Amino acid sequence: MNDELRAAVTLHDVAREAGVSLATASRSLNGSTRKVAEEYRQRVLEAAARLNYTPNLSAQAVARGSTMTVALLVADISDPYFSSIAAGVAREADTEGLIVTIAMTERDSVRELELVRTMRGQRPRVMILASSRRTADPLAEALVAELKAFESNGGRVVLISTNELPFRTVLLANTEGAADLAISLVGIGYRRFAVITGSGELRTASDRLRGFRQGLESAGGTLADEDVVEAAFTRDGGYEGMTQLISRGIHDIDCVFAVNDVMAIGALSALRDAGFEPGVDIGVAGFDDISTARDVSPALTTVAIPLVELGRRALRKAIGAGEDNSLVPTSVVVRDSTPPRA
Amino acid sequence: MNDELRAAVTLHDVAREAGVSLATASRSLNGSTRKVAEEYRQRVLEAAARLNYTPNLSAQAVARGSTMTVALLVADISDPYFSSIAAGVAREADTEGLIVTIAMTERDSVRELELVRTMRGQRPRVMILASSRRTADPLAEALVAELKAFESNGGRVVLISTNELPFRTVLLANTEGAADLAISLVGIGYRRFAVITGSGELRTASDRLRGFRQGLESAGGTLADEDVVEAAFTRDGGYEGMTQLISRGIHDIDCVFAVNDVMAIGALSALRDAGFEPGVDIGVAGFDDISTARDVSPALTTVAIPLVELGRRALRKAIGAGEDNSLVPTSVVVRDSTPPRA
DNA sequence: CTGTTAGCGCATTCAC
DNA sequence: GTGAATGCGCTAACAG
Repeated sequence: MNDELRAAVTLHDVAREAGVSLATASRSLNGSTRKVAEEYRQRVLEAAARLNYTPNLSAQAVARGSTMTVALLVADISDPYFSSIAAGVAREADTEGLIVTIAMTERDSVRELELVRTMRGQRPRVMILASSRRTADPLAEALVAELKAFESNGGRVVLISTNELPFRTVLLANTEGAADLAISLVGIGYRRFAVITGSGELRTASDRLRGFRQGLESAGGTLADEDVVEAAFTRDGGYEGMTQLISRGIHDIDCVFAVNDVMAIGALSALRDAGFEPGVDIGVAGFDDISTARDVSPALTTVAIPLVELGRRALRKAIGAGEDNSLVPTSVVVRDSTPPRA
Repeated sequence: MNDELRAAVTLHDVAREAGVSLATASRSLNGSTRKVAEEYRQRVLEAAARLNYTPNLSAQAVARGSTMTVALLVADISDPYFSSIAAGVAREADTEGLIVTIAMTERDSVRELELVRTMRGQRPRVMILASSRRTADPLAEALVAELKAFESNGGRVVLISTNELPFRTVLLANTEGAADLAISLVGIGYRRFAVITGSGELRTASDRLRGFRQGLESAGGTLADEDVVEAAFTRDGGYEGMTQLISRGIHDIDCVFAVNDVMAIGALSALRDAGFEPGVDIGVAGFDDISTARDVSPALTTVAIPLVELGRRALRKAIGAGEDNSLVPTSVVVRDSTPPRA
């Protein structure tokens, strides 16, 4: 084996090496259910191994008219919420022999649309969009058109989270989960709440806020309009939101709910930096149950979502297996950031 | 636009719609530097837009003999260390118009080897391995062979972390960083240390341990052999390692160094669960500076690595730009988990 | 500058 | 059961 640059070994090479035709080589290596004599088959397999042959997936895709890839669109892969989902997608893809390509929207609708187009060029079997949906997105129509075009060419699209768009969706019980959380918090003694939410246009954020409000109403907690602040859907957003809340005065607030865990964790830090002791001076709760939620201190009360499972389920739903359209259940996890309050 | 299943629109369709030849259509849309009359060009572009044409990337790849994809191999994408690197790779890839495919080794050498073979089938332009290298890996030879074969076909491979293997590498100053950390810790008053490390076969783990030992020697700290425990390279591993340390007795230990942040965070939780107050009863330090390091409480002292930058640099190194072979610098960040000690 | 033609690597029809 | 031939969608010579 020399080090010179040389073309990759092709099926043609394998066929020649094995002394059989191209067709036989193809059938032996990838082809449909065994229709080739065992002896030839062996010869081909050995030749392929000897030559260290790997089928050219692009060529297979062109010839077959379909690929083995699944395209995953996330807002930001370094966000634990998305990386956990990605892990689920990747694991499930692996069991199906699928390859996953990933792209980041950076929470930009324009980018998202462009990326969907690009991914469409890959002709993936399925496209999974985990990036956050927005209400009133002027580009939504174009996105739907793009996605529909993809589907009409035989592709499958699956959305994760909210059913804003007319596609298969792994539906998260955002509203219900937030309501449950509110009820639990009131149940352990909290009364006056504040909320750090994301942009009102973010469907996930507004659903959770709405659910939280509903839960509060039914359980008897209060949330004043001025105690709801909007911030970026990130750790820093949570930090800033909390800072804003503090500067407005939080003396009469029992507990603050950040609509996702990374924001809640940012809020925790903001509280501490401002001299408050979260969990003691004031309760803090989040949503998602990312893996670090239990490791921050105080451990974060939150609404657990099976994130990895979410990814698996999205892929399963795409390829047909698992046709359940049920909501993915969430469950409230009370930890030390909201100790029972007298 | 009806909803029936129909083949995707091809370049052929566009050409016909525009009333030009296939070649002209190709040149107008993707071809090399403009050599087509502006009028035709416009006609083609309009036709493409009208038909919502997206070039079939697989077909392009076959025809051109090269793809636009970069394959990324990580141990576990849900681990913040890897997801940050992945974000860097993805961002840099985006600026280059490259598509990234991702696969998880789950820290299994056998899987890793298989995955490299599979990825080779994609004929990616570059392959980036961020999954942890092991010393004395019996499969290392096969892996190198596979990677070399890939290179000899014109592919680029870049490793991240340690230069165990004969390929381009984004080298991390693991040893130096750990030594610096040790020196800093001794400098602020810590003397007797314990270490939670990964498998001795993990190059990253052993390098950091060795560096830490060196730093301690030069600065005058002590680390008894029995105070070094091995555990899984994960959050849970850190938790277990710390638990083990505690059961052996840590009364005379000042500070424990976990060789990465996720382990350190697990250690923090283990300490707390055992009734210790980290940062007060005992110092804790990690390595990596993952984003949650500053948000745990007490905030984690660690060795900062520019993780996202690592990913970007890996890709840049692969495609030629940025030929610097320098170590990626690390820097000690002292936080509240190791307050100055009288 | 344009169109015709020949591949790219592979799967698959069709004869044998 | 096997091999020769055709075509997948596209690019890149090659002639005009």
